[in-house]
Amino acid sequence: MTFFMVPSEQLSDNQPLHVVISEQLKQKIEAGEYEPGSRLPSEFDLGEIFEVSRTTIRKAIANLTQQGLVTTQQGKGIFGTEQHKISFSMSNPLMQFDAALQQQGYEARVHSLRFQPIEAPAEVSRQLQLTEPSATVYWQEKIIYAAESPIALDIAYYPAAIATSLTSELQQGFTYSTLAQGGITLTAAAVRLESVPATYELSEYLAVPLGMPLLVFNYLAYQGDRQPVVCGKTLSRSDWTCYTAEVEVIP
Amino acid sequence: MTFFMVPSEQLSDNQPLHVVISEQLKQKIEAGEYEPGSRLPSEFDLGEIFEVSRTTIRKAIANLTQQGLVTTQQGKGIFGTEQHKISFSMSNPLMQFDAALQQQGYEARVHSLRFQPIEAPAEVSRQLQLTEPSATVYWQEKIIYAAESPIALDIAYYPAAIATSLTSELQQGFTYSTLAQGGITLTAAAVRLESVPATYELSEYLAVPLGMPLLVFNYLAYQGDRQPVVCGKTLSRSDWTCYTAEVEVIP
DNA sequence: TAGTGGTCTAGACCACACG
DNA sequence: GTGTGGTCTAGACCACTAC
Repeated sequence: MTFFMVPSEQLSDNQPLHVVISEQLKQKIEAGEYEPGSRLPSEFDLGEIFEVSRTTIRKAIANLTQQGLVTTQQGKGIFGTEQHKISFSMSNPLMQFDAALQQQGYEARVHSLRFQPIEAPAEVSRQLQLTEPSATVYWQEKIIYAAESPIALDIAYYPAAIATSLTSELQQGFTYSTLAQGGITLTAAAVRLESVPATYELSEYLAVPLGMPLLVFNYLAYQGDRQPVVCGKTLSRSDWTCYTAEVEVIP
Repeated sequence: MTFFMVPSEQLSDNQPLHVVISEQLKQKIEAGEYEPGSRLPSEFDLGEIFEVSRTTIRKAIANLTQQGLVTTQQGKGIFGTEQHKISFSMSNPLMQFDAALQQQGYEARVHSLRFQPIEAPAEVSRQLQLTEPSATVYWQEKIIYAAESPIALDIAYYPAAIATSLTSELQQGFTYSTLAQGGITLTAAAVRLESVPATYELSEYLAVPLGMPLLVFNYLAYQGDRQPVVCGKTLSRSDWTCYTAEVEVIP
């Protein structure tokens, strides 16, 4: 169907075979010779095409997987990855995940993993400005789906007073909507964005390969005059999400 | 020196050997049994300890590398990763990389890779609001170092008028400082934060393993009344950098 | 049943670091 | 030279998917 140039690459000298092969495949993918979602030749066939062992082909495919260019499915094959990108405004932190998703044409859904009281970890206690050292907070973990794909894991901590008055609601819906319906209006938030590679646990929750980049949106939201309402983090698949902001530059 | 539990893990049934091994090593690393920066046993020794082949050990180490827990150095060994984290405020976009670095105790330095006129790519032309379809812009790429480690690659595009008046300066220093010294005061910016896995090219520039998460800070900065001055992106090592913001929630 | 990717082995050779 | 990680091979068996 298509030709593969086996030797004769410009800078491929001194490069390991698996790099030469993965870079050649990458070119083909980016040139559109493999449509997103379509199947590449099998590992066995690639081994014959490039005249190398299956081990080397597997290393080349691993390189592509790590770069987010292909995904593998046991028993089925190797497939080019399909691209999505949902943008969230930082001006309305995490809070309007649902609105942002719907606005961009995705069906939004949440799945609650846990919602339970625990003794506040030190860092949470500090952020929520709890006076008692070992006060109780509510610990929530939930997965956010868009179009039936898991795209984010949200971990949040609520002061007991807020959580108990909204127990059933918080377990079902999105944070912002639920708080608003409960009469709590957020006024400000301190946020921090970073990125981490997926651990095994996270890679299973979010259906991504080990090590795939995740965006971490750390937030601490306030109501009224700097009264903490919730803190936590949203870990989202970086292939699905980005965050936008308009900033005024202060000299 | 330390014991390794070979079989007998709670949930390790049905898990591949390389996962069991990498998770055990991960526990030891996170428990502090291997100090950051210290050397782990060699692949050969680990193979004897866990009684598996070197291939399986190498896969386990690859798992840890992808999670940013260890780094390998040919001829030397396997080392626990040392942690850094420099935070940048989104309120003063990229512009004060140097100030932020110095404030946090790092020596900042830039290395210019290129600074040359090119025909504006379509996306750049749109962002900079160029009237001519194929106007000339200046294309700059530079690497930002902190404490002698490369931590970010910045790719920027300047309108010709601005670039020509600051040619020599822009090649040497940080964007924000240079523009300010040239009498250009930034007033606002539109930014977008995302994350991507490192390609081969990027992994060489930034001295990270293939696939490591990079933070991408896309920016479009204005002076005066919405007059575009520069657009581009800063790709930074996610193990060194994070972005912070204070946001007011608009109902 | 056939084809696919996932795991694992035993062994070879190379490139690099260090004493 | 010795020890380290990096590359590569040939071959085996398993788990999953599809027909």
